Parts: sequence; structure tokens; C-alpha cells
Amino acid sequence: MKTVLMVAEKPSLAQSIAKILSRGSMSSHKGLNGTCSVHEYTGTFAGQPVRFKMTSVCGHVMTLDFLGKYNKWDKVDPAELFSQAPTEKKEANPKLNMVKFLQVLDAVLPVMTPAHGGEKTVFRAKFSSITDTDICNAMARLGEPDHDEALSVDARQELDLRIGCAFTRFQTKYFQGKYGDLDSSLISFGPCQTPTLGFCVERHDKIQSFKPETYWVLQAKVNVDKDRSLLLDWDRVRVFDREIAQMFLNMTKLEKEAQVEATSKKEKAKQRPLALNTVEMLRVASSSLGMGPQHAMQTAERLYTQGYISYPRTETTHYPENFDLKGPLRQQANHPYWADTVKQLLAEGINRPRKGHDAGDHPPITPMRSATEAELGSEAWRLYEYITRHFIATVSYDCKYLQSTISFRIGPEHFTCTGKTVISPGFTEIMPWQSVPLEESLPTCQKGDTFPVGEVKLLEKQTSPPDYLTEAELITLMEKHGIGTDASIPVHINNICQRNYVVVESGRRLKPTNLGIVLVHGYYKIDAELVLPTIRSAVEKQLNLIAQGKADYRQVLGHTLDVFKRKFHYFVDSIAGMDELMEVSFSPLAATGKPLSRCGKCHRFMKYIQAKPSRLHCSHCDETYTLPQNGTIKLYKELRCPLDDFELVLWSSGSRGKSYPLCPYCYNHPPFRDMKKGMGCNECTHPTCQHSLSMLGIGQCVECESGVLVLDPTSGPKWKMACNKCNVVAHCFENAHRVRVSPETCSSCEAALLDVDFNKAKSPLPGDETQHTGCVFCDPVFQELVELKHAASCHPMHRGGPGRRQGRGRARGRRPAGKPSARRPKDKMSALAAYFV
DNA sequence: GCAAGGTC
Repeated sequence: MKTVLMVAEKPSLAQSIAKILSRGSMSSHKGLNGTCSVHEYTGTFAGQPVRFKMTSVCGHVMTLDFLGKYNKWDKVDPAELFSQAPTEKKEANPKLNMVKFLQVLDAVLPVMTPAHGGEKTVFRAKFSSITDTDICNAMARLGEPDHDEALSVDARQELDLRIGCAFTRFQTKYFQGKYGDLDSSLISFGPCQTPTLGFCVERHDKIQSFKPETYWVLQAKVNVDKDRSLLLDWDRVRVFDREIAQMFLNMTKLEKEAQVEATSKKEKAKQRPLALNTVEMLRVASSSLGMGPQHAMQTAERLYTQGYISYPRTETTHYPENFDLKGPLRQQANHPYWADTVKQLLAEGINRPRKGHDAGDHPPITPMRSATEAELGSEAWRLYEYITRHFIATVSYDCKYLQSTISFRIGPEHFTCTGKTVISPGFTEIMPWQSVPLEESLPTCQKGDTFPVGEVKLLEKQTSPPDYLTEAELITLMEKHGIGTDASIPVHINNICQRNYVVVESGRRLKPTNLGIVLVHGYYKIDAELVLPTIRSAVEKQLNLIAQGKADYRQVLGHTLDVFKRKFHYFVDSIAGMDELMEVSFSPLAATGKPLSRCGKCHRFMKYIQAKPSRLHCSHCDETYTLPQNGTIKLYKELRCPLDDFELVLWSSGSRGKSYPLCPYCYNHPPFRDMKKGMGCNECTHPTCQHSLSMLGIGQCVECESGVLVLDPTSGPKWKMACNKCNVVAHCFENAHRVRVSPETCSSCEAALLDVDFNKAKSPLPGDETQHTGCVFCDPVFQELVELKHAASCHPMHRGGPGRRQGRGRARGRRPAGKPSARRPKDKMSALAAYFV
């Protein structure tokens, strides 16, 4: 029997499609990457009995990046990124081993036999919903893979990469080279994130330029009976001229009676909601649950993988035909919160859901099984509760209410009074926050009736500025302008927060920072198109032409790159315009930071700039030296690097973490061939410097492949050895007053021996001994005194606990057999000769 | 160190 291989775009789709096509009788097993499954079943294809194997990829298989050497920021002019810099396709997620996985399945390619009596072996199924009819129809009318569509996607990828990276690198280098308090490690630019920021700044500008205006409102009260009066709304709403307002007051205030001119009663309905899609879920999560989009999405994903809700990324707000609405509803029939509503719906019949939009991706988000707060935890529960209430609401009835209106005349002026009374609450019972507010009912009256006027007065009010954009409003704007997709909208919002362009204020409103404001105002000044939401849609139009086969891929790509290359050069030439705005809000490098350590060239103090990205700046030499981020930097005992005379600094990730000294110059300009940028003394191969890896290295890390455990000479009396590559930290020899790395090595594992002096009173050594020399891995005395941990990170998430693996286990163990021995050169002088560049 | 877009 022949085999038909089918590949879906993600695991969830492979599963549901295989289920439909096999009518539920398939056998499934995990693929070699542990993420994608293979579903097998027997059926017919092109009139023959065949064995189907259905699997999937998992997101994009390939991604695009520049060739390695074009990723060196200080060696490549960003302008080169528009054309000269070559790109390559890389595996998007090497851990998934997607390419190998498909190659295994694709091994059948050479022996593939054409189907349908033709010559073709590869087909593409096109469907617009995951339903029996749609999927079966798609299988019956297979098409071919569309090369033009693929080219259009390739073009978008390349444009985004080249344009985004060029602008980002230029801006970042330019402004970070001038200012010391920007407080953002990256001044990024992108066709989605920049317009997203633009929306927030646009609102900020509206608030800033808002001029409050005074207006006047005529307010009238009529007495219904002895102790009840009715407040009337003026039909003119408001006037902006004081004298005119006064005139209206004068014309009405002497009137004793208000005459009823008309009454009306209308039955109105408040519609049940459309089925739930991703952006609506994110809007409600932000505005009603106070949950940011990124967090809401993560929570929804967890609910999905645990089987509580359906797939949470969908644009569709329409339930497919034949969608089983009663099944998920029945599962909620015994839920303590909404059992009554659900039982009633099941007994009396559910309502037909409203017709929504079918985007052809996934069905709307619905609950898949009943859950309680106790099993989900409060955060996930709140989202689940909302999703479930929303689902029940979509099959509930509209809320019906009676709207009564009475029109009054007082003198020449007209007033109205409206009231709402609920006839049947419908879906608002399950979504109480949507319910029609309870009001006192209006008096019964008819045309010609009169009521005594209680009071007529003039109220002076002021127009008020809009507030900052809420996340929910921003999501709506992005959706409207086609900025990002359901999956990427949260990412863009998160990006502009992380880059410190906006901050989330109370009510989840996004307030732009000075940096965000200056950037957007700068774009407006130089080239407004860079920040307008049309920047993306204009390019999309061109890309669609490629997809439709109406335009040539090379031509569109070349032309668009050319346009943006010109924009880039113009931007670079005009950067002074943005810089003028920067100057007002930020301080130059030379005026920022505190003096910390001495420059090895001029021997003057360099200033430590703490704001992101933290660095040292020598104003005399006008040089900047980057430092490791996310930790604290201190002067290291005024010790100097023997190579360049710079004063060393000590980086530390906190008391529970690790620390190591580094030379600011070597960190940026590696002194030896086998060193890279960003290495501290704990990775320095200098053969004789007392701070180097060569002198303080002990032996191969017990966990990672390439790291070496290095003694932290500053850690006493709670001594530590830390891996110079990964997070492993070994605590050792508490209360030893001196620990030195001996030139001797262990005869069995080649690790350096340690020479330890203990405090007399607290020595853990047998007898009265205070001194011991041995190998931390092999010496039986030392093995008891070493404990392995992961360095605690500075991130608050990780505060207050050791890492994932703790305890003494492997720290005492020997290096795994077959690994290279500790990286200590045996002949130090010959090693030095080889290292010098 | 960079974009946007997929998904886990």
C-alpha cells in the first residue's frame, strides 16, 4: 500500500484534520522532536487504498538573518544592510529539529509516485474552516503549492529585516553615543512597533494641546409628586456663549409649569455578543481584568494546552456550521457559578448565535471543560471565567428593555427625560457587567399634562482633555490599521514597553516616556511616513501584487528597498532635527554618571553610567566601554589590568549570584585571539595575571559543555566557585579565611588543587588541622564541603530561591568521562606566546 | 544587541 504524507502548519491542526479525515480512527505517536505528532490511518487517495501519515510543522521552519559578519554593529555601516549585506535562511527553531524531522519523512520523496494519473507529487489543500465538509472538500479539490504566495512572504521577511535592522542600529549607535540617560538598551525601529508607539504619542499630543473650553448647560427639574423630582436633559445639550446661555435661563426660569409635548415607549434590544476571538479577549482582559495582552495570551495558552479552552489564536467570530454548541454548554451545567442559567438554556433551548466574521482560521474561543478557581489558580480562573461567561452569552437571548421618553417644554425651550426598564435580561444575566442599569421608572403621563417646575439653573462646566490611550483602545487602533496580527499585537505592545518608550499607568493606560515622545516627534519632523500606520499597508499592497502573480518578486523587493534606502539616507542626513529634541530631554554622556574607575590611557576617572545600557565613559578620551548588564558594578580594590593599566571593576549579580572582575578595556577589546568581546577576567587566558582564568580556574563545569569553574576571590568567607559560562555556582569552604588555587593539579581528574586555610575555631577538618590541599572533585575531605547551586538572577521572578537543581549530588562527582580536562595550559609561557595577537 | 511572524 502506498503512503500519503500530509503536513499541516501546526500540531493542533494536524490533529483536528487527521481526526476528521480518519473519522476518529487514527493512531498517533510523537515525532522525533517531541513536539509534532504523526497521525496514521488508512483511506483512499486518488481512487487507491493508501496509508495516510499526517504531521505538521510548528510555526515557521526557516527564518532570515544576515550572514554572521554583518551582525557586527561596529564593523558594518547600517546603510549596507539595504543591499550589499547578504542574507541567509536559517532554521527558525533549531531545538525543534524541524528540518531533520521533515527530511526523515521526506526520505520518501525520490520514490514518490504521481497521483491522479498526472505528474504531480506535491499538493496543497485549501480550506477556510476546520469542519468536516470544508476539509473533505479541500481533499477532493487539491491544488498546487503557490510559488507566488511564498515569494510574497519571502519579500516581506527580507524587507522587515533590512529596514528594521538598519534604522535600529543607526539610531541606537547615534543616540547612545551621545546621551547617558536614555534608559533603553536599544532604540529600535520597526514597521509595526513604531506606528504602535505613534498612536500612543498622538494621544499624548492631543492631551498636551488641549485647551479647555467653558460651556453652559441649562438644568431643569420638575416635581412628579411631593417627594420625587425628575431631572431633565436640555435638547440643546450645551452652549459655549455665556450671554446666550443666560438668555435661555431668563426665558425659562420664570415658568411655573412644564408641559408634556410627547411621550413614547419603544422596545429595544441589547445584542448578545459575537463569538469570542483573540483581540476581543485581549481587549476585555486588559480593560476589565487588568491583565496585559502578553500576560493574557500566555495565560490563555496555558488554559489551551491543559484542555480547558479551545485554540486561543483566532480572528474568527463565527461558529462553524455543525459546531457543537450544546456539548460544551452541558459541561457547564453543574458549575456552582452558572449552573442555573445553563440548565435553563438547555431546557428551554439555546438561541442561535449571531452571524460573525469567518476568517477561515480557527473556531472562536470556547471553554472545553468545566473548571473551578481552586484547580486553575486565581489569574487563569479569571480569564477562564470570562471566556466561559462570554460563550454562554453567545447562545443566550438578547437583553430586552423598554425605553420610555417624555418630551417637555418649559417656555420656549425643549427638554427630554428617558428611562429604561428591563423586560428580559437575556445574556446580561451571565454577563452582569453588561446589564441595563436599574432606574426609577418614569411617571405615566400623556401629551398635554403639566408638572410644576422645581428648579431651572445654569451649570458652568469645562470640556476636559482625553486620557492616555488604554491598551484596549490601542489594540482596536492596531487592528483597524492592520498593524500586526492576533498573535503579534501583544508582542508589539510589549516591545514599546520594554524599550521604555511607554509605561503602563493605572487603568492600563499607556503613557509615552520622554524618549518615546522625542522619537515620534523626530520622525514627524524628518519623515512622517516612518511613523504613520500606512507605512505597513503601503508595502502590503505591493506584496499582494507578488502573491497574485501581478508583480515580479525581484522588482518589488528592489524597488521597495530602494525607496527605504533613500528614506534612510535622508533620515541620517537630517538626524540633527531629532537630536535637537533629544538635547532638551537628555544629558550628554560627559555630564552623566559618577566617577568610578580610572582610564588606562589618560589615567583620569571614567564615569559609570547606570542607566540602560550601563557603561563607562571617559570624557577625556571620548570613549565608551560597555559593561555586563543586569547586575551591580563596583571598583575592584583599585587593582589594574597588567595589559592596559585600566582599573578593574567587579560585576555582581547579587549576593546569591555570582561575581567576577573585569577590565573595561579588555571587555570591549579582547586581548587574546581565543577571547571574544564581553569576557571578564574569569574568561581571560592571560597566563600570569592573578585575576585570570589561567590562575583562578579550577576545572570543567559540572553541567555545561564549555564552562570552567573559577574561584571567586571576593566571595570569602562564604567562598564560591562559579562557572564562567553558565549559571552554576558551587558554595564551598564556609569560614575558610583563605582559599588559593594551587599550581598543582589532581592526578586523577587534572582539576587544579585548592589550598585552604580554615579558621581555628570553626575548622571542619579532622583533628585540629586548619590547612588542607586537595581536589574539590576527588578529595574525600573537600567533597563534603562543596555544594552546587545555580546563580540567583537579579530578575524578581527568580529572587528568593536557588536554581532548578540543587543539592550536593553532582558537585562532588567527577567530570564525565571523555570530556576534555580542565582548561589550564600546562606550559604557561608557551601558551602566552600563542595567545598574543 | 536589530524586524515581524509563526508556535511551544
